Formats: sequence, C-alpha cells, structure tokens
Amino acid sequence: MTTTKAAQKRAQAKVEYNAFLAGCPSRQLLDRISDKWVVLILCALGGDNSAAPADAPRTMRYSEIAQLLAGVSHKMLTQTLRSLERDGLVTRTVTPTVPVTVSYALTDLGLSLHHTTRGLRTWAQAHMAEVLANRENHDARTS
Amino acid sequence: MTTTKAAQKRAQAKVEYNAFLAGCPSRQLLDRISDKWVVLILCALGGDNSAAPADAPRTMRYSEIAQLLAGVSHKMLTQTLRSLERDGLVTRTVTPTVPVTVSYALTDLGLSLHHTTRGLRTWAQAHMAEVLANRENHDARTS
DNA sequence: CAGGATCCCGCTAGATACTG
DNA sequence: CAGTATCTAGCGGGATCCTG
Repeated sequence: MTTTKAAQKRAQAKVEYNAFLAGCPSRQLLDRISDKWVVLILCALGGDNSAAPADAPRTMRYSEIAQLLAGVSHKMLTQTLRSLERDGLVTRTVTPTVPVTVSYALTDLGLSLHHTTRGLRTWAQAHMAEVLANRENHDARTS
Repeated sequence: MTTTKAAQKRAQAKVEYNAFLAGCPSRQLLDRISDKWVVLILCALGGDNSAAPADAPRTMRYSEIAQLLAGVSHKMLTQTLRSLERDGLVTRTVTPTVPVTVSYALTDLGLSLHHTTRGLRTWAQAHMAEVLANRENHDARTS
C-alpha cells in the first residue's frame, strides 16, 4: 500500500517543523489544538472532572461529554470529536445496542496532549482572579 | 479607590472557577488563551526562537514579533497584544525616539502561562508526522 | 515605526428539523 | 441515543488607507 509507505517515509524524514512559519503544517495543527472545545474535551476524557479527585482517563459516552461541557452545541461537539478522531487523539467505539451506544476515549497520543491542555484549563481557573484584577486596573488607567 | 478594594476582595474570595461551566469567567479566559496567535506570541517573548538555543525570555519590538510570526496580519497582532496587555500577561513600553520604539515583554503572569503554551507548540511540532500518518490511515479507511 | 480606523468578504457556529 | 443536514446571521480577520 503506497499510502502506508508514504507515511512511514515522512515519519522517518525527521522534518523540522516550525509553527512560527506560515506554511508549516504544524501551524495548522497548532491552530486545531488551540481551541476551547478541544481543550475541554481532552480534559473531560482525561478525567479532569471537578467531581472526581482521581484523575484517571475515562471513556465517556457522547451524552456524558455533552452534559459535562455545558453550553456546547451538538454541531461543535460532533465536529470536534470527528477531527480529534481523524488525528488519532481519541477513539470512537460504537456498540450496537438499541439505541446505539457510542463511547470515546483518549489514545496514547491524545493522552500526551492532555498533559498540556490540562495545564491550560488549570491555569485559566487558577489565575482568573488575577487577570480580572489586571483588567480593572488597566481599564481604570486608560479610561 | 473602590476598584482596588473590589479586586482585592475578589482575589481573597477564593471562588471556585470551573471552565466546564458555560457561565464561568474562566471559560472565556480559556477561550482567549486557546488561540494560535496568543500561543505564538507567548512563545516568541518566552524566547522559544528556533534560532536561539538559550530559551531566555526576551523583550521584542513590534516589528520583530511581526517578522517572527510569519503571516500574521497587523490587525491580529495589535489586537492580540492589546488583550494580552490588558490581562497583564505582557508589558508594553514606549520609548519616545523618532520614530517611536515600542517593545513588549512577558510579565511574571505571562511567563507562568508560557510554560504551558510552549508545550502546545512543542507538541504540535513533535507529533506532526504522527498526526499526518493518522489522517492518511483514517481517510483511506473511510473513503 | 507602530499602530488606529474603516470596509467588507467568508466562514464559523448556533438553531432547527430530521433519521438509523 | 447519537448523530446528519440545512439555513442563516454574525463576526472574525484580511486588505487598505491614514496618522503621530
């Protein structure tokens, strides 16, 4: 199969990817993973649930994720999950019950990214007050 | 000044921010920092230049950043820098030369976020080949 | 040099309705 | 339950022109 060969070839090529360059594929990949819903989905599947102190990766059903990520539209959730699946960050498993059951889980690759995205969410929550204070100071000074 | 008092009060309140909740301010903050240009600007000011092995935070001029972040429009760069300044992540220093010189640098808060955003860029570059291979496999299987 | 202001196109993302 | 499909409004973001 030529596609597999091409993939292997590229993996061996050790190309220097640089997200600072406009044309570099890693720029697009960075754009993909720099997304609110991507971060939150990875956090959800990574077990960063506020209710569960034990941060173990878990498999979740579609509706579970939808419920945890309050305010996400059906479209965005499905769309984001599809792209994560395509990139090999999550697995999608369909169990032919009636009605059908679909569950998602992190792959090893997704888990490796989760280490970083978790930091993003944690940072936002930890420094929220500080940022709000900075905004007030800034707005007061420039008004 | 009442605004300062209010800010202090809020910082002491130890509110539980949770980005999973739609109404939580940390959700918006997460949205702000989950941005391609935010990540790249923090990486630039953090010293993650591919040419410089020593990763020391550096102050950069507007035009330096614009040059490093290939393809960024003036509007997006200015807009992003302004919001980062407002949130207290970067400082903006104007030196009244002719023509004027403006330099940007990370604050301590910005530096703390840089630790995470750097990981995002690094991850994208490190796993680019793997993701491309996953996409090929996926597209071949579903075509 | 480092922007501010304006125009305007395109695509994103929400809402809604339908299906296996 | 877990989607797909369609339609549309809104705004993100590029291009362009102007300024201290």
